[in-house]
This record gives sequence, structure tokens and C-alpha cells, in this order.
Amino acid sequence: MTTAKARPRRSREALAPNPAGARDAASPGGQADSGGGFDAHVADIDYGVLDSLVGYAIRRAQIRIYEDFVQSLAQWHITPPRFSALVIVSRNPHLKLTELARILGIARSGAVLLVDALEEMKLVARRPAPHDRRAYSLVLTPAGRRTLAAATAAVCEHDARVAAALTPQQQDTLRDLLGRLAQPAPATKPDPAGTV
Amino acid sequence: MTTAKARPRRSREALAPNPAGARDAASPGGQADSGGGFDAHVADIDYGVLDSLVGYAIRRAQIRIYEDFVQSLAQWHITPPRFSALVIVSRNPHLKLTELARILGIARSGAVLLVDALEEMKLVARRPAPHDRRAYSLVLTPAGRRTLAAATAAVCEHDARVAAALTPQQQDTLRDLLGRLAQPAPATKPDPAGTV
DNA sequence: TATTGTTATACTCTATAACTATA
DNA sequence: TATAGTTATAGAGTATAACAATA
Repeated sequence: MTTAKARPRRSREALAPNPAGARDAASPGGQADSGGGFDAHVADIDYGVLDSLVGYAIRRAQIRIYEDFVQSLAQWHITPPRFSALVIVSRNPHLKLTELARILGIARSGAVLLVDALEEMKLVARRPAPHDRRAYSLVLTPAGRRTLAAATAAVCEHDARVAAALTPQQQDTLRDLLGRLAQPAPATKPDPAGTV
Repeated sequence: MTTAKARPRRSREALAPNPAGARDAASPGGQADSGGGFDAHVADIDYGVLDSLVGYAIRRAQIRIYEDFVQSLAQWHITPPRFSALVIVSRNPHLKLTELARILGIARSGAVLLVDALEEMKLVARRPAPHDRRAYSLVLTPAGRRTLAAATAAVCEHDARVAAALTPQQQDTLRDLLGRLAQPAPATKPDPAGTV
């Protein structure tokens, strides 16, 4: 019988693209299906506009870097968001959960889960906040400091490896250009006669 | 009673960072909690190594661009992966689902869901493949072509807006540098007598 | 009344594995 | 036996909304 053809296709996600959920999920990768990593340019395929978009170029690079990052820190069970959190807590001790959430750009509930995991891994500790009995003061444990040191070394190696295709000067240029893109952008509307 | 303090913290995600799932989820954003968008650099916060990593610079830029992209295409319910799929199918008609999956770097099952959504939106159609009764041949519908045209215009506007912080020449430079990063990398082990 | 941490719930996206029809 | 599409299931990550304790 018709393998797939004549089958009512129900609406799994259908028409609800952005109401919530993960905003990106940038990285396909070593899944069993599609061979190994991600091919930015499959032979004989016309990518149309995609090849001219700055956004797509960034996406491609991010996918590749993400894969390498995850592999590099797999042994410590440290993912990108966890690494960021560890670094931030390390350099800015005694942050409250709410502050950490804002810095990382995630919801408070997400910060709770993130810190839960880090605390279970014995890398971060919740300590009572000095003058506010509602809040916590986040700090790294001794083990957290050791692990972060090792992980940081691994991340730097990883970053150097990935960026090895560029000269140090080009890397600086790249960081500079990317930094400008990350700016909030002057205004949403071109605005005929001046600024907002 | 102790609001949060004395409560057994169970392991939601605990120690299972990478076995599967979305690889990135790059984008925090307009959530009710953390004010508005993502602040790449919160005042008075020390970002440590993060500021020196090419990977983190890319991530920051990607978050910002992703937010703008989603907003730009919200009216059509077209997300980044959907847009990519439309462009690929448009420029390379008669692809099979498996081929689309490989090009997009996702699992076949993911391609099915993606095409399901696009088909329900009447933008893409599954047609019987000429010489293989198992396979489908993907094509854009007339509505798909019209919508893609409009969406493409919106995406180009979006990209131009986001990249407006750079001169055209800098944009070229950026695309070029990013393109090199996206390369598979010469080898995991170069290094006859050197680093590592 | 506002804020902090928390929990419950839901949604997106993706992956793995098994299954059916066909090659 | 291998491949194309599909389905079921699971998991990570995030968001929203409501709640208790505290400010």
C-alpha cells in the first residue's frame, strides 16, 4: 500500500512558530542519520540568497563552533551555557540568581535550573545573601574553581583550533566586526529626520 | 518557612549535557522576565575569557540577529529553518526529503516535520518522485513562490538592517572570515612536532 | 505592592530507534 | 540487504504564569 502517500498528515507544530520555546537551536551535527558533521556547502546545491546573508554566514560558523565546543567540554559535562555561567560567577562573585539570569539573557526560571545543575555537580554553591533573606549569593566551590580552570584551558584550545583558519590579526578584526553587530542597533525605524 | 533554602533539590537535567537534544538554542530575548532584549555587555560585569573568545563573539551576534530575524518574518510564520528550507527547495527543485535533511544538516525525521509544516502552510508540495515510488519530489507551490519572494525581501531588509553597523566592505570581510571558520578544519590532529 | 527564588506547565527543536513500503 | 518516508519517544533548552517568603 501507499507507503506514506495516502496518510492524513496531522498538525504537530503547524502554525505556531514563535510563541515560545527555544529561539534557535543552531546546531545539527553528528546525528546517526546525516553522516557526520554539518556540510556548510553541499556539492551541486544552490544556496540562493542564503550565501549573501551575513546572518546565514554567522549561523554556519556558529554551528561548526558549537559542535567543537561541546566535544571539547564533554568530559566535564559542561555545555556552553554552563561554561558562561561558571565564568560569570567566577569573575563576579555573590551575584543573585536574578542578576545571573539577566546577564545570561535567560528567564529566572532558567537560571534556577542552570544553577541547580551546577550545584549538583558541586561546582557552584548558593550562599545566603547578606542583607536579603530572600536571595542567594552565588559562589564557586573550590572544585568549581579547579574545574573552571581546566575547562577554560580546554575552551581556549578549542577556540584557538577553530579560529586557526584565521591569522591573529584577522581574529581581532572578526571579533571587532561581530562586536558591532551585537550592539542594540540605533533604532528600529530608519527615521527620516533624525533619531527617534 | 525557609523560602527556598531547605528544600531537596532534585535532578531535573543534572548530569546529562550532550547525549541529544537541541545543540544550541542561541537566543534569549524578549522574555517577560529579563526586561527586553539581550544585553551583550551588562554594566559593571566582568566577562572574563568570554570577551576574548571568537566563539562567544559569534554567539552574541547570533543571538541579536536571530531575534531580529524572527520578528521580521513573524507575520508569515516563517522561522529560520523554514526559510532555509524554502530557499533550498526553491533553488533546487525535486529534492528528496533525505537530501533536504542532509543539506540542512538535520535528521530525516526532522525534515519530515519541517516539510509537514510547510505543506500545511501550502508553501511546499510533495510530489511523487519519477523513478522511485518510495520517495517524494519536493517543490514549491505557486503560493510558496509568492510567499518566499516576500519573505526573501523581508529577510534582506532584516539582514541589511542588522549589518548596517558595518560598511559594505566590512560586511564582505565579515562574510569572508566567517566562511573560513565554517570550513571543516584541515584536520583534528595536524601537529607533527608542535602544539597540543 | 514589588521582588526573589521556585515550581508547574507547555512549547520548539532535535535525535534515536523501530517500522512499512519499496529498491 | 539497503533505502525513503514515517512514527513514536525522549531529551535539552527556554518561556510563561502562579506561588510563598521576604522586602
